[in-house]
Amino acid sequence: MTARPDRREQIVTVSRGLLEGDGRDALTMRNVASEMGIKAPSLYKHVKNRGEIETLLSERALAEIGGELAAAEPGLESFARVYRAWALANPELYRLATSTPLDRESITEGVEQSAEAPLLDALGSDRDRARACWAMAHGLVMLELDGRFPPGADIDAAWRAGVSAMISG
Amino acid sequence: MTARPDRREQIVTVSRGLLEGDGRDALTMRNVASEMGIKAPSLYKHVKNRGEIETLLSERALAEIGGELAAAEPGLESFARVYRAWALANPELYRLATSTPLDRESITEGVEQSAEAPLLDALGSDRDRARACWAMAHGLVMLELDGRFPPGADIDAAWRAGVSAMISG
DNA sequence: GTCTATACCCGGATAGAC
DNA sequence: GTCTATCCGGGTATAGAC
Repeated sequence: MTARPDRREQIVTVSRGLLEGDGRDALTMRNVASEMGIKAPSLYKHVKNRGEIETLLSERALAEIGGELAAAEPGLESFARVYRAWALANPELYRLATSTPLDRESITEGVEQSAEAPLLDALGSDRDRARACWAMAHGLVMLELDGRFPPGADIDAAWRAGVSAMISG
Repeated sequence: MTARPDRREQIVTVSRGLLEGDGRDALTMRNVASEMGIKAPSLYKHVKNRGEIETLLSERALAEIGGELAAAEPGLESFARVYRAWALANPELYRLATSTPLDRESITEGVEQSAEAPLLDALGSDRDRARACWAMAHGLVMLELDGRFPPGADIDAAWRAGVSAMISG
C-alpha cells in the first residue's frame, strides 16, 4: 500500500521529467540513473536498453492522450482543444511519442485505436476525413511546437478555420 | 564556366547525400569531410560549425519547395500533389527543414513567404485557412514519413478528403 | 540489485605546422 | 586551405565482485 513505486515506474517518471525538462538529448542512461540515485549500469537490471525506456514513454503518452480524448465531450472543437492542450503541456513527450516509428508489437493493444475513436465519432465514421483531421491537428501542433508560425500569427484562428472546414466541408 | 563547385556548395551537396542516404545521424563533420576527400578540421575554413551546414540545407530545401510550388499550376489539388511529392522524394531533408527552429535572421528573405503564397492564392487570401491547410499537408506528410498510418491505410484517400474539405468547407 | 571498472564507440572543435 | 595531433566531451553496454 505504501506509495513506493517499483523501479520501472520510477524510470518512466524520471525519464519523463528529464525529457520534458531538458529535452530529448537529456534522456540518457547516465542521467536517468543519476536522478534515481543509482549508477547507469544498474538500469539494465530493469530495462533492456534505452530504446525500451522510450517505448514505455510513448506508450504512456498515447494512453494519456487517448484517455483525455475519450473523456472529453464529443465533437471536433472539443477534440481540438484537448489534443492541442495536451501537446502543449507535454511538448517533448508529444514529439517523442509521435515521431518514433512506433513498434506495434510492443505497444499495448488498443491504445492507438482509443486515440482515434473520438475523431471517428465526430466525423460520422469517415475514416479518410478522420485521418486528414488528425493530420491537421498533428501538423498544427508540430508547427506550433517548432516555432514555425510567423511571429504575429493567430494560431487560435488557424485552428478555428481548420476545424470549421473539416466540419462543414 | 567549368563546373567545379566551390567548397561551400560541395559541402551542401555531400551533406545532402549523407542526410538522405544514411539519415540524420550520418551528418557529421567527419563524414562530410570524408566524402569530400579531406579531413574534418578543414571544414572549419568554410563553415562556422555543424549548425551552419544544417542551416544551409534548410535554406536549400525551402527554396526548392517554394520554387516547385510557385511553378505548379494553381489550385489546392496541385499544391497537395507537389508538396507531398517533394517531401516523399526528400524525406530527411524535409524533416530537417521543417523541424528545426528556423533562425529567421540567417534565412534568405522571402524564401518562407514564397512557399506560402501559392496556398494563399488557392484559398482566396484566407490566412487562417491557409495555415490550417499547410498544417494538414505537413501533418499528412510527417505521419506518412514516420510510418504512423495503420498498415492498410489509404493515404491518397486521406489527402483527397482533406483537400476537398478545405476547398468546400 | 547495486556497485566499480572498463571496453568500446562516437561526436565537435582547436592549435599549430606546412 | 589542408594537414596531424590532440583535447574534450559524450554515449551504450558488459563483466564480475559484493
